[in-house]
Amino acid sequence: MGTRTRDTTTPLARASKHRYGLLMRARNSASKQQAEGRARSFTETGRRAQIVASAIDVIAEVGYQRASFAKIAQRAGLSSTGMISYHFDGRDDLMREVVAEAMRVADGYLRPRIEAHESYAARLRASIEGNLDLLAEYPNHLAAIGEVLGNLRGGDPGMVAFTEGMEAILAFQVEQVRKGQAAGEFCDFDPWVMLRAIRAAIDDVVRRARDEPGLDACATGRELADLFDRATRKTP
Amino acid sequence: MGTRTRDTTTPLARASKHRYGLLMRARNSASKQQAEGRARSFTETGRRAQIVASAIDVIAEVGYQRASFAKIAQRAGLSSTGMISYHFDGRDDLMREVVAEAMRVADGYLRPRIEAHESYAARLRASIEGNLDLLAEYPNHLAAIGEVLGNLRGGDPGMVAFTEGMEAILAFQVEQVRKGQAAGEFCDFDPWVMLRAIRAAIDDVVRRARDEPGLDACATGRELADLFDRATRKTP
Amino acid sequence: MGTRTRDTTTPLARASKHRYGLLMRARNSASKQQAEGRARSFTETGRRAQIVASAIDVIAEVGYQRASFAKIAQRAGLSSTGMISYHFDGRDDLMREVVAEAMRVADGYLRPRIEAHESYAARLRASIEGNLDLLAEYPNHLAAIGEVLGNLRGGDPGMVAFTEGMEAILAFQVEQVRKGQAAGEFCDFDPWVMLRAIRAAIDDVVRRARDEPGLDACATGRELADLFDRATRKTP
Amino acid sequence: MGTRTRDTTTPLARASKHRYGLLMRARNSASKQQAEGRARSFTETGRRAQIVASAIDVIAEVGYQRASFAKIAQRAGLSSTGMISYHFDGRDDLMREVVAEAMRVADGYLRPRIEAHESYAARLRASIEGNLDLLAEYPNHLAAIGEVLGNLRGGDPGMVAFTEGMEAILAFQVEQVRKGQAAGEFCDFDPWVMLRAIRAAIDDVVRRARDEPGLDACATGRELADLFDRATRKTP
DNA sequence: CATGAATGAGGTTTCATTCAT
DNA sequence: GATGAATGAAACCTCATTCAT
Repeated sequence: MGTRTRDTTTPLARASKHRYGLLMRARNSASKQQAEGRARSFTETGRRAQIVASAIDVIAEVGYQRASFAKIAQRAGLSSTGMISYHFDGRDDLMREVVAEAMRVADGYLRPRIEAHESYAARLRASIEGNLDLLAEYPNHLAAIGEVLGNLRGGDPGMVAFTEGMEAILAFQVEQVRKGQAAGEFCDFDPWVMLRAIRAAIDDVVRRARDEPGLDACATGRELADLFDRATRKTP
Repeated sequence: MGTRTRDTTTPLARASKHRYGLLMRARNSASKQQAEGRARSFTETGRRAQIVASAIDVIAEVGYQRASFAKIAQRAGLSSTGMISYHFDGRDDLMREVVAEAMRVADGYLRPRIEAHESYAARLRASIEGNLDLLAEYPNHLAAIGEVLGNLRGGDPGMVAFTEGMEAILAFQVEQVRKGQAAGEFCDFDPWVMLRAIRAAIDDVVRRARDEPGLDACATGRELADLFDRATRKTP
Repeated sequence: MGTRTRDTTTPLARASKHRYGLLMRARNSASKQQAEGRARSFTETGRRAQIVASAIDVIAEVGYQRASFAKIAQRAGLSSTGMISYHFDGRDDLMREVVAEAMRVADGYLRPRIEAHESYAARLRASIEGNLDLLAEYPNHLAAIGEVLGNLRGGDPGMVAFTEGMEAILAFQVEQVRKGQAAGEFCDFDPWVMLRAIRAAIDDVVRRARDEPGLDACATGRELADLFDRATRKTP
Repeated sequence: MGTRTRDTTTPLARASKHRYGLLMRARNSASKQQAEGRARSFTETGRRAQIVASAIDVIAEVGYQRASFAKIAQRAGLSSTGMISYHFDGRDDLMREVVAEAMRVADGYLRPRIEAHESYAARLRASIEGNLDLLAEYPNHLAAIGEVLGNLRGGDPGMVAFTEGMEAILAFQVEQVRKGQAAGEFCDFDPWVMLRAIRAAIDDVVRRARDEPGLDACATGRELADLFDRATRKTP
C-alpha cells in the first residue's frame, strides 16, 4: 500500500507541544494521498481544503449523520460525490480532516489569548471565554468538532487513534490544572471531572447557538467563566 | 371518532406538578393506537413496552442515528421491522415513547431522593448525585434520553411539542433555583446557564460511561455535586 | 374444499334475463363462505354487506389501488383487517362483491326507468340519462364499478369469469341495439363500438364528478343522450 | 444557482401553439437534473430516454400502479432501482416525463395528419382516426398516457401543474370546435361534453386493445369517426 | 365471530463507493 | 484531476394475509 509517511509520535508527545488551549491541532490525519506516499499538488491541496471547509459548514448545519457526501459536494461546487471519495479515504478520513482543520483554526485563535495571561486561573478564564468568543466569530468550527467527536463510538475502527489524540490533549490540560492546584491557585478537585464539565458546558452552548440565533455567546462565556472560577478557586 | 383519552394539559402545567428532578415524566406521547381512542390490550402493551425497551438498549449502544428498526426488531425478537411500524406511528413516535419511558424510570428514581431533602442546596446535590447513581443502575436510560434529545434539530416537525415539553421542565427547575437564590442559599448567577451546565456535565458522564466500563459513576457524581456546590453556594 | 353451490349457468344465460340496463346484476360471485357450502348466518350477511358498502365508499374516494383493507376496515368500524380476510377470499373476492352489489343497486334503479319506454331509441336515451341521474343520487356506486373494472388486467386469474360476465351483459345490449336497427329506429353502425363509446362517455363523467363537485350530472346526461341520439337515429 | 433553461410559458400559451391534435406535447417537465440548471450529457440523456421508454412499456403492460421502479429498472437493464431515483426526482417526475415523451410522439404523428385538412369536420375525423392509427403503430404510448392521467387524483400535489396543462389543451380544442360551429360545419352541442366523450371513446379502445390482440384499431377508428361525424355535423 | 399480533414481501429513497471516460 | 453513471445495501413504510386466542 505504499510507504506511509505520517507522524508516528505518540499522542502524548504531540499534545505536550501545546500549552493550554482546550482545543488543539491534531496531526494524526491519515488521508488517502498521504498514505500513498505522494506529495500533494497545489490543486489537490486546494480541492481538499475546499471540501473540508464545505464539510464544516454542512456538518454545523445539518449534523454529523445527515452530512452526506452529496450535500458536501453540492456546497463545494462539485458536481459529483466521486470527487470526495477520490480525495479522501472514506468518510472517516474526511471527518478526521474536518476536526483537524477546525482545531487548527481554534488553536490559532485561542493560544495567544490564553498565553497572554500568567496565572493558571486567568488562563482558565481566558480559555472559557475564548471558546465562546470563537463561537461568535466562527460559528461552524466548534459545532463541527462537537458533532464529529460526539458521534464517535468507542470501538469505531479507524477513529481509535483519533480518540486517543483527543485524550492526550485533555491529559495535557489536566497537567496544567494540577500545576495550578500545586501553586495554590485552585482548590482541591478532580481535574478530569472539572475539565470535562467545562468542555461539556461549552459544547452545550455551541449546540444551543445552532438553534437560537439570538443567543449571546460572549455573555454566556463570561457567565460560565464566573461559574467555573467559583468552582475552582481557592477560598481563604 | 371515539373518545380521546390523551393528556391535554400544557407542558408548563405538567412541569409544575414536579419538584426538582432534572428529568421528569413526559405525558405528551401521541402514539399510534392511543390516538385512535382505543384501549390497549395487555399483549399490545407488552409488545410495545418490549420494543421500547429494546430501542433504549440499541440507542444506548449504537446511537440515535444508527438505531435502525432492523436492529431494534432483532433485539426485541421480532422477525420484521413491519411490526414496529405496526405498533408505532413512525420513527418519531417510537422515539417519543423511548424518552417518555426513560423519563418515567428516571423520575421514579429521582423524585423521592430529591424530595427527601429540605434545602434547595441539598436538593441540587441530590439531583446531581441521583442522576449518576441512576446511571450506575440503569446504564441505558439516560443515554437513550440524551441521544434522542441531542439529535433533534430546531425545526424538526413532529418533535416540536416534545422539545417544548423539555423546555418547560427546565423552566420549572430555573424557578426552583431562583427560590434558592431568594432564600439566600445560592449566590448570584444566571440559573439558565447554571442548569444547562449541570445537565451538560451529567450527559457528558453518561456518554463517557458508554465507552469506559470501568468508570465509577457514583464517585463522579459526588465530585460533580461538589463542583456545582462550590459554584452555587453563598459565601459569607 | 367442500361442495360448491354456486351458480353454474353461463354468463350469456344470465345476461339474457336482463333487459336493457347498461349495468346489471352479477351473480357469479364466488365468495369464501358460499364456496364452502355453508349457509350464511344473519350476522355474517350483515357484516359482509357492511364491508362491501364501506369498500364502495373507499374505492370511490381513493381509487381501486389505494383502497386498502386497512382503510375499508376503518370505515366499516372494524378494528382489524383480519375480519375482511375472514369474510372474503382475498381482495379479488371482495372486489367482485363490490361490483355485484353496485350493479344490483344500479339495475334496480335503471330497469324500471328503461322498461317504461317502448321504442329502442327512447330506451337508449333512458339508459344514458338514467345512469347519470343515478350518479347524482348514488355518487359512489358507479365510481366503484368503474374503478374495479377499469383496473382489471387481461390475464387476471380469479377475475376471468367476472370479465366474461361483463362481456355477456354487453352482448345482450348489443342484441337489443341490433333489434333497433332491424326495426328501423337506428341507422347503420357497429353496435359494439357504439355501446362501448356510450359506456366510456358515461364512465368519464363519473370520474370527472369525483373531482368536480359542481358538475351537473343530469344536465350532462341530457347532453350525452342528445349526442348519441344524433349518432344513432335514422335520418330520412 | 445556474441558469435555468426550462420552459416557463403558461399552459394556455403552450396550448395555443397547437392546432387540433387531441394529444399534444407537454413542456412543463421539471425533471431532477434540469432543475439544477445543468446541461445533460449524451449518456445521461440516453439513459433517461431508455428509462422513460421502459416505463412506457411497463405501464402499458401492468398499469400505472403496478409499474414499480423494480419492473421498470429490470426492463431497462438496470441492476437496481436506485438508478431511477438517480435520474428522476421521484415517481411523479418520471411519470411526467413518460407522458411528455408519449405526447411528443403522439403530437409528431397527429399534427401533420390533422393540418393536412382544411375544414373543421375533416380535422375532427382526422384526429379520431389518427389517434387509432397511432395506436396501431405505437401500442404502448397512448396506453401509458391514459394510465398516468387516469390515475391522478384531484389534489395530487406535484402533478397539479400537469393536470392544468391537460385542461389547457382541451380548452384549445374546445375553441376549435366553437369555430367549427360558428362556421356552420357543426351543429349545436356542448363542445366540452363532446370532446370528453370523444377522448373517452378513444381511451376505451386503447384499453381494450391492451387485452384483445386481434382488435382492428384502424377500423374501429373509422367507425368512431363516423359516429362522431353524425353526432356533430349540421343537418340541412 | 372478532380481535390484535405477526409475517414477509414489496415499495421508494438515500447513501457511500467504484469505475470508465 | 474531474465527471457522471452505476451499484448494492440499507433505510422506513405499507400491504394482504395468517393465526392464536
